[in-house]
Amino acid sequence: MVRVRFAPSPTGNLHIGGARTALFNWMYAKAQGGKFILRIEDTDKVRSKEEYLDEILDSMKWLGLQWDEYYKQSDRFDLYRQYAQKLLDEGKAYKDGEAVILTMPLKQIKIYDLIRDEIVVDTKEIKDQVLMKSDGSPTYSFACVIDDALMEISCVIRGEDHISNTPKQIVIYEALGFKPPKFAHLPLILDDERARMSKRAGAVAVSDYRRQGFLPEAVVNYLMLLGWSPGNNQEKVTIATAVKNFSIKKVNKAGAVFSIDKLKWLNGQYIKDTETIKLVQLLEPMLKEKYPEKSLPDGKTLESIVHLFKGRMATLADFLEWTDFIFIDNLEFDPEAKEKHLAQSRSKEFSILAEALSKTNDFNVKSAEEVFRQTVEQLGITAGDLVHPVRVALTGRSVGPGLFETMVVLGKDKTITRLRECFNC
RNA sequence: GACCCUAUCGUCUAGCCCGGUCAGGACAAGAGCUUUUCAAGCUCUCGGCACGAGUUCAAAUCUCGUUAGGGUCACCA
Repeated sequence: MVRVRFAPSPTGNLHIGGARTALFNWMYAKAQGGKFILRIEDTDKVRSKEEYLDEILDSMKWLGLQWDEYYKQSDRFDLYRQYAQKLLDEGKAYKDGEAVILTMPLKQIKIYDLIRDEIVVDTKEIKDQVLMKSDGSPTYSFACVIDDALMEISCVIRGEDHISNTPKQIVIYEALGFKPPKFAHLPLILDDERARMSKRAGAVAVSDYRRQGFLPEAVVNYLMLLGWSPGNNQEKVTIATAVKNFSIKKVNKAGAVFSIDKLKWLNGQYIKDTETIKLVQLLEPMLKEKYPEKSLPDGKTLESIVHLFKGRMATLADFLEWTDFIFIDNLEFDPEAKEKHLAQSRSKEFSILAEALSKTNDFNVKSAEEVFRQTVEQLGITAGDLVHPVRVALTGRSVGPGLFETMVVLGKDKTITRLRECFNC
């Protein structure tokens, strides 16, 4: 029976690297019809926080990494104490004050690693290991070994930073009379400096990416591609397909630099392929949060707005940023856009256009364009001459979707008002 | 410093196990098409087997070494 576990410590938010470790464990379990266990390693009473636990659980669910069994090490302290006593009784460990320390036997330890093959370490490089701290709590390695053994974990899949813990833990397995599991040490996720990803490199918590408007499918997809590939040149891979093709032996050995650009691109792909209605559901609460005072447009209107921006946004946050002109009353102009397109007064053109638009009965993309083109012709200027100033007048920006779609989404009244008020006429 | 891990375009990677395809794809970058702008989309371009030996008719692929990067050396996990 394949049994794997993800064992986060609630001393911080779920890190993007931790999420990938969880994902690989999850995929490995699913690929082999095994069980995925979530074990909270909260033996450090001082640093563990309830809020971090909640955040980790939330992020796991958001990513879709449902677990089959759940344990908390803080519930199991008696167990660790019993095993410590056993080692004491057998003379394999000794006491130093209240602490229990394992005597390191001199020997060669062989780790069988599914990704790196055999790793051999001589225990002469390792000091005696503390098993129980003076305060009565177990050390990481001790609790980890007992739990992995008792929970019958068949393969420990974790980050490369644990390689040097592994021989120490194998010694503990042997002292306890347990059979060590298989191991698989994943390469680390690196920052731009090729060092292990840390907070100064930007967003590092899964919840940060969630807040920034990344879709869980895209995050999962991106993460699985760091150190693994389905091998068919595909970039957009659903988790179901990945599970079908997954093999831990095909995981890379070298660290992988995290690329926010590629994540954004992938996220954009997912957004494009997501049904508009679904996006509206995701965006609505975000809009409510951003504009608590406003009443949002009805579903149909919202849908047309989302539809208009769907193909161009990389994150949901982009939508919020780009559509502010629809929701705010006092437009803020991008200084550069204003300088470029509104430096010269267009009050005559704008008022003529506003007047013409006001006469349209059915204000839609087609009619707006017709009116616009007639006005331009009447004024003897080119469409381009007026398009850009009008866009800036309506949205505050020089870039955006098609002008006529933008007008319709803004609504007839606001379009006309903004044209008229632009130069205070 | 000691020990351990690693090394294909700027980045993520396919190929490596079972030597012989112009070393393939994606992101980024550059160019073009399209367009009222930007983005998207499509087409094209740029760009890589860290280095040195060895084995072999033949090495990205096997072996050794060098160099470089990373990780770990806690009564933190």
